[in-house]
Amino acid sequence: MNYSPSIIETKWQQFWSDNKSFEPTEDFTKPKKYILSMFPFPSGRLHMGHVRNYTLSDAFARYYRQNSFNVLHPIGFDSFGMPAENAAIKNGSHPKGWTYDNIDYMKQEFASLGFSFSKDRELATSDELYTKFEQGFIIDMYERGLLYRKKGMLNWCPHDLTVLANEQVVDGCCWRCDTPIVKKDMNQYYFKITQYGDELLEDLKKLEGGWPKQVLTMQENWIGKSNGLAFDLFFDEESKTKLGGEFENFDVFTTRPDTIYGVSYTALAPEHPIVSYMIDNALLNVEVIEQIKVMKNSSSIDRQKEKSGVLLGLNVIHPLTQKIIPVWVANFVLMDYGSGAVMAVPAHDDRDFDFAKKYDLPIHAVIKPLEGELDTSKAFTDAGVMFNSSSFDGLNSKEAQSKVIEHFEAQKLGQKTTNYKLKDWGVSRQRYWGAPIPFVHCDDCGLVMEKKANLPIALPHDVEITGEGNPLEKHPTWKHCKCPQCGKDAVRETDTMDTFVESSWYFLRFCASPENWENEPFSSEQIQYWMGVDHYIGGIEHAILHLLYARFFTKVFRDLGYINFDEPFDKLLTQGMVLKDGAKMSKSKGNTVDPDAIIAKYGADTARLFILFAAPPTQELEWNDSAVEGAFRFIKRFADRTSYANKANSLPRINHDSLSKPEKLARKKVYEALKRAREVYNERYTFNTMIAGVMEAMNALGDQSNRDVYTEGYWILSSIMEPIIPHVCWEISDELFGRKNLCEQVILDEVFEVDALMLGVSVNGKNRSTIEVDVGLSDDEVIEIAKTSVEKWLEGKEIVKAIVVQGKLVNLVVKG
RNA sequence: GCGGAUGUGGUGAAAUGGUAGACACGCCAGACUUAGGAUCUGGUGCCGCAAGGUGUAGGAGUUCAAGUCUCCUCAUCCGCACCA
Repeated sequence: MNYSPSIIETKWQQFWSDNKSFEPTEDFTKPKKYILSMFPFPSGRLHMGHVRNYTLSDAFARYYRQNSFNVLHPIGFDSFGMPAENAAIKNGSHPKGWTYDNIDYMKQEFASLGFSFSKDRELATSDELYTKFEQGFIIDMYERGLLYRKKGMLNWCPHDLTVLANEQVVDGCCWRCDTPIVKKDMNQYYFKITQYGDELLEDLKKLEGGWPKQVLTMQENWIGKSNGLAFDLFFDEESKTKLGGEFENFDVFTTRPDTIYGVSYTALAPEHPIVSYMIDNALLNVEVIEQIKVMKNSSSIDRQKEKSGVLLGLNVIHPLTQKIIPVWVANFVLMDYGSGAVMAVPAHDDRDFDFAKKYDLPIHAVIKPLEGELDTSKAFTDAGVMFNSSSFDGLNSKEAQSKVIEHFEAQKLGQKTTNYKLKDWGVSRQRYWGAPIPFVHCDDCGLVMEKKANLPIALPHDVEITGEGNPLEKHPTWKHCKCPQCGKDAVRETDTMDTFVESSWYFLRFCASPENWENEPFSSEQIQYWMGVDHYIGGIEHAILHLLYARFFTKVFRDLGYINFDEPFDKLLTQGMVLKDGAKMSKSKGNTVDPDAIIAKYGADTARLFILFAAPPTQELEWNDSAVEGAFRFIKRFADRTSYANKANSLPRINHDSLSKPEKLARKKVYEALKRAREVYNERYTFNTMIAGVMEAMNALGDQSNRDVYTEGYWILSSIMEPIIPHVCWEISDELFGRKNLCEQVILDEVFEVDALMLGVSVNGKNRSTIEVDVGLSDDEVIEIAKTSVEKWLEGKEIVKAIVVQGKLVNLVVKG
């Protein structure tokens, strides 16, 4: 066959499109596979990371289709988001036009790569229909108390008049206009993800085995559960008076209750309400206020550089010793963890130690090592034995923790507490190109939900995107509406949602039959059948946020009664990055490779083959132009050598015993490749070794000239390779076999039966020779043959032991 | 600092405790050719003419047998990072 990729690929892409070859059926009695790649943001063009991602999912999808599964392999576009607005600012384009133009282009790129996506289920999250149902869910969540509005400290650019995400703040300045950002207290909407913190943590266990360990650990750390003691520290009388009776005490949290007798000061976050009160009521002198302001306004990076603090002139009483303890404000205390206040034990905490050294504060050691002397030149943070701790002296510090907590609880001084690093998910963005948050502000009724019947609350088209301020806020009419409750004039919420909201439920939407898309987000019958996602494939960069949010939504939807399972993604495959010259491909480095150019030069099959062959999917993939050539040459050879095979309607019958050695070997290699392929799809995902197996089989086929063996080889190999290089395989299969071989293949055991075995012979574990022995010899007979092959190394030695590993090797253990 | 991963030829990599380097790229030699960035054949871890020796970051251990299991050290990468 003369290999001409552009002709073959166009032909079969047309065929697949005309025949709707990749639509799932609605027959829910069939076994199913839901294969999903993380959908892309429509940035304009595909990059190699996308190609890798979708080539992987396509391989799974095609494999399971061959094996008679009902396969759902959908694609969509995560199409809301800032880049559309940035493009608008830069080029004067409209975000919507820009987005949908990009989608059209990328769809055509998908087609040119031969990806077997279901076309009927394509969607973009910026479609109004998608927004409609999403806003419905938001209302449900609000009714359940899972969405709330509160003030929060946000990064604010005073020039662009907008909130910035943390990653948009570069060196404390706005990434676009370089204006120093300020912290601004603003009303924001939050999802109460912390309510699910424990379940999100616990259910990670259900994902073990299906998800990479690394991702599970990252999520575990992100949730950051820690157990400890929370208790109140009460002010002395003088301090209470100073605070005008407004505050009696504050709350602190510690994971080291065993160090309680070592407390020598306490510290509040600069944002702590007590501190704010003192500033507001002029209870601190000007210099102190100035220092606190500096702490508050410095970026989190600066705050980490050096510890600093200032005395408030307040004292609290130690709950157990009744000693007086000074209260500091310290920049290392974070307001958004625990209660924003800590007890400080410099002897046993690195941070407290650094701070105490800097301000020359007393250091009281209360834990000593189990063995050896206590080194007082630094904090001793390991477990040890308590001393200077009253009745707790001599206790092991680990066991003592629960004893101290019990004591606090018995005396009603404090209680056992669990804290999480996980914070509620702030979802409002002061942006245009996102899903509007469906609320209305009414002077009389307050914050009111929209009626579901009024959804979607769609974006206005006539907006001016300048990058300054919120275009919805500035729009002359959009925000004015009637209160859904009382009917009076009211104002719409102009914040839009974080785009992570859309990607938190798109995998459910794909389960819905397109016929019902208008009427409902999805039906429980469809969800029941298709979920969970059997293989979810995407970049490791989504290990935390997207995957955590999607898990959260799944649990919320379960509790809202929409679905009845806990976890959305059964198996997760995180692909490695695509590199060139050892670095991540990026425009700024100028080391990108354009998929379109590769397809134009070599065809889609070459791109797909190279990407799967060059490295296992989870590893980084180094782009290599000459290896791409190699992939192309393999396909060409694969196509050329079809001339050695016969046309056939079924597998040729071959009498294995009558074959020559090379013929037998070729059959064995072919069936080994088939075995390997099964393993790869089912458990290992190492497509590179699978392809290597096919190459070996090809090489072995070339070492013999039996046309029947060749035909059988092509019947099987073109079936195995179809998920990887579909166009050329369909062409081959069509020409030789009328496409009858693109189905499940049966492994013939007869080809693995051999009459002679090659065994390695080693002496004391060192490989010395190779022997060929007949099958069926006893171990003793094999050992005898092995001995004669390594006489040289046995001379003057005594054989102490001989180990025969069936079919592999003989190890002779000698002495002397 | 905490957590995770990785470390094998010139390169990408393979090896499910059992003959390390499969498969490919590159390179070398040869064949065919007006030509070759096509195709085919052979070779290719390192040292050595060879016999042979040696070799999976380094060190120890378990085992008849370790790239693989255990412990320590080093290096690189990733994530989180003053989380009390």
